[in-house]
Amino acid sequence: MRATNSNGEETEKAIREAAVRVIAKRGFQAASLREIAKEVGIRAPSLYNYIKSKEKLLYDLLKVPVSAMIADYESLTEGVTDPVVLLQTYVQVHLNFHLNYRLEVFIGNMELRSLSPAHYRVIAALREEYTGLLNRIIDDGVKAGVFHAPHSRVVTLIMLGMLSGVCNWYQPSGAMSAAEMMKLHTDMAFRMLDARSAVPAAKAARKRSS
Amino acid sequence: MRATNSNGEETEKAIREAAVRVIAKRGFQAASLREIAKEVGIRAPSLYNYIKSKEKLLYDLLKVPVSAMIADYESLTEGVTDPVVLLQTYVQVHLNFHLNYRLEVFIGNMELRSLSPAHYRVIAALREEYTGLLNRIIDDGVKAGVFHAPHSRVVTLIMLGMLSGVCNWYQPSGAMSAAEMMKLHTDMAFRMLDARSAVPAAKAARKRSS
Amino acid sequence: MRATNSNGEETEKAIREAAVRVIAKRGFQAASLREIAKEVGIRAPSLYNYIKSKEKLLYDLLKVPVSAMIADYESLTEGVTDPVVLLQTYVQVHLNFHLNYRLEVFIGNMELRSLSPAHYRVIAALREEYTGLLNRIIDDGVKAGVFHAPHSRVVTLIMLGMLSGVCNWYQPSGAMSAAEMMKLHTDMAFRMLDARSAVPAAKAARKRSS
Amino acid sequence: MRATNSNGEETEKAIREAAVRVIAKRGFQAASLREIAKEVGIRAPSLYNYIKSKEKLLYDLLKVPVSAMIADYESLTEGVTDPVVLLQTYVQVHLNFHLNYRLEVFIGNMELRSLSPAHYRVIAALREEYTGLLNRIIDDGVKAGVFHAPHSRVVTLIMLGMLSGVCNWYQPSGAMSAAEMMKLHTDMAFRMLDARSAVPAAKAARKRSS
DNA sequence: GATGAATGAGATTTCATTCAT
DNA sequence: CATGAATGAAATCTCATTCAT
Repeated sequence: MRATNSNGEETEKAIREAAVRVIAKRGFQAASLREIAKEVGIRAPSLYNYIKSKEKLLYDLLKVPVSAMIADYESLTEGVTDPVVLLQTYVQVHLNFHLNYRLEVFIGNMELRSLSPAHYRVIAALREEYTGLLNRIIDDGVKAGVFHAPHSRVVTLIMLGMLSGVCNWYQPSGAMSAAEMMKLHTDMAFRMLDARSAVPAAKAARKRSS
Repeated sequence: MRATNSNGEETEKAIREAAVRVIAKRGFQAASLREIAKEVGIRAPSLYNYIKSKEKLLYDLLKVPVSAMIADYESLTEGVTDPVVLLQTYVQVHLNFHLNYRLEVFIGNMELRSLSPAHYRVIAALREEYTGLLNRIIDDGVKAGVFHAPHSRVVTLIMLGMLSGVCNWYQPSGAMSAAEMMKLHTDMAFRMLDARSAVPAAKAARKRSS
Repeated sequence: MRATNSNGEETEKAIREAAVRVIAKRGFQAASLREIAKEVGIRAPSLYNYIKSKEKLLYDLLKVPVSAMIADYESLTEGVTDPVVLLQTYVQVHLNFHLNYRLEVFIGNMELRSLSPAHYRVIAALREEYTGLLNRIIDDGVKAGVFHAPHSRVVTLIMLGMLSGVCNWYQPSGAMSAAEMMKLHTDMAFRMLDARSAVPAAKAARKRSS
Repeated sequence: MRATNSNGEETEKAIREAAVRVIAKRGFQAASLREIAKEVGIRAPSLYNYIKSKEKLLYDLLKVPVSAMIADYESLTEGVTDPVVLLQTYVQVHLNFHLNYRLEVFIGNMELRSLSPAHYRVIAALREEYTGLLNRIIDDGVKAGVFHAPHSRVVTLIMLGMLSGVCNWYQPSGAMSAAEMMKLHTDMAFRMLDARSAVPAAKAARKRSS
């Protein structure tokens, strides 16, 4: 039952998609509103019917992926306590976003500095929260004896580096499927924690069938 | 032993250092020559006694670290064929640069797109060469049975992500020393290749004492 | 019937007129967009709502007069073959522009070198075409025995020099009327071709009354 | 008996020649001291050992040709009163300079506006003096009945246009020799004054042999 | 006599943004 | 909702010129 104003909504979506493409290609500072508008098929001043400012547009773009990853992870792990399953889920959520929203994530890693101080604090806090989720998984796993990692905070950061690099080079048209990518990254995560015996695939299967 | 307080070589070095700082802080596009000049203590037009253009300055800055990493690795591994030692050396060189030239490396990962097409090709080729070095190490190790990795190309890229993330967050003033960082990353690399029995430290020691 | 006092077309015309004045006064390189904008009553960046670049502005300014002179001459001489009438028409068209569009023509003679290579080729070709028109008139007149000139190409160039100098010094407020100027230049042209008996005025009158 | 300081004199001459070339090619404003210095083989600041300023350099360059033309004409016509011979001499001097010092003259016609007001007045006065010489020749010839021209002032300017255009297109490598150019321009000048019976060549020969 | 270093002035141009229509 | 017109701010870069060496 969409009314005639669906046009406006479509335009708003088109603007965000164009903004992601252009900012990913040029960087936030070098991305001009004119170019974004051109991709949408309107003139630059018309953007202001949809956005408040260029910086606010960036803020909105950056807020979505990290918020969504946190939400996805939390909804998928409600009541779950097994560190092995939690890690597997974390990687799954992370990879899902880094493959399917590659450019959004890419921007999120690059353009934090272009935010206003106030907006920066919000996004940085969300990212820290997201990092903390993995840190806790690792801590719990180490305590439980299934993971082996000294300096869990640093290992968390290193693992996030490992899990995030994909947004710099992945091409959906490449040789490896998304499923394979997810499997490979999951294996690497468990290897980094020396969690061989965890047999994550089996556990995950068990959980799903329950 | 010039009497004046303006020395061309010193100024040139100061410009490069200031450029690295400012570009790392703001991004290349947002880094203004005025700000760089101000950090050096001169006026913006004076920069042109030392640089040909802003883009050429970036090119020069980006060329150094990747070239140096390649050169360091190659000089350290002359005649070496053991994949375990080679990997250890690679990680050592990589971390050395990512810790000691953190900002330079950071820029190198971010600002490729700001290069002119011709300069981009040069840097991209160097980076591909550097990636290829790790890829070959892994291939050889897999063939020799000491490493276990399917899809060595993808594992190479994932591992480089793991090894490079450090330039996003490392602070020399942090709790962990550079030596510890190097050790930890080396361990992680070997774990990712499931090379437990490699005992790299021992092997490296053996080589050095030969 | 717009209510605002800013009308795009008027502004565009004002810009071109101001540009002609300022460029004629200072030369293209020394003419700053700021000064042109000031004459129009806007700020320099606003010029870019109307022009693509300073060089393109010059190109547009230079293209008009020579194109118009060619078009005028051709439309006035359709079907005419008498060299005497043709020459008279050529001088008439030429003087008309050199008196009424003195500054435009002046710029056209001075600033060819400030064009980009591609634009230079276009204008140079038009000017050569315009020169060729006079050359052909002289050639035909010599063949017909009414003009006497050795080396018609060189005489063509010398005559164009004679006919064009006026844009360097003519002032509409001067003692001599435009009609007198035209008559004088026509006489001089016929004298240069030793075409005394041609009685051009009579011939022209005859043609018009036909 | 040139001493070792001939080097300095040579440099000064080289600077003037380079300046003429570069200014003729680019226009005064667009001609940079750097480019002039480069043609000489020195750096731009070294020019200031030879010139006072860029504008003064232009002034010196512009003063030479018109002064020399006046001087040449006056020394060649001392005691001469025959308007036919005087005109012939004027054209000869004029063409001599316009062919042999083509670029200098070209600059002189173009760059008056780039002079400071004070310098402009000096050069403009010289040019007016030079124009006056021709004007007087024509006046005297008309009075004597050998020339026929109404409005001698305007005819003077038109004739100077005719005689000067050559510096816009003449190439020494062209098909026509300097002597032929001079003859052709002389003929055109006499034709413009309807001075057929003047038989200038004969008169000139007579004068020389006297 | 020559120059490396420096600079103030100023050029063209891009950009995010505003506002009246 | 869209945009033509306008603009202040600011960017990179060139230039003539000065000065100490």
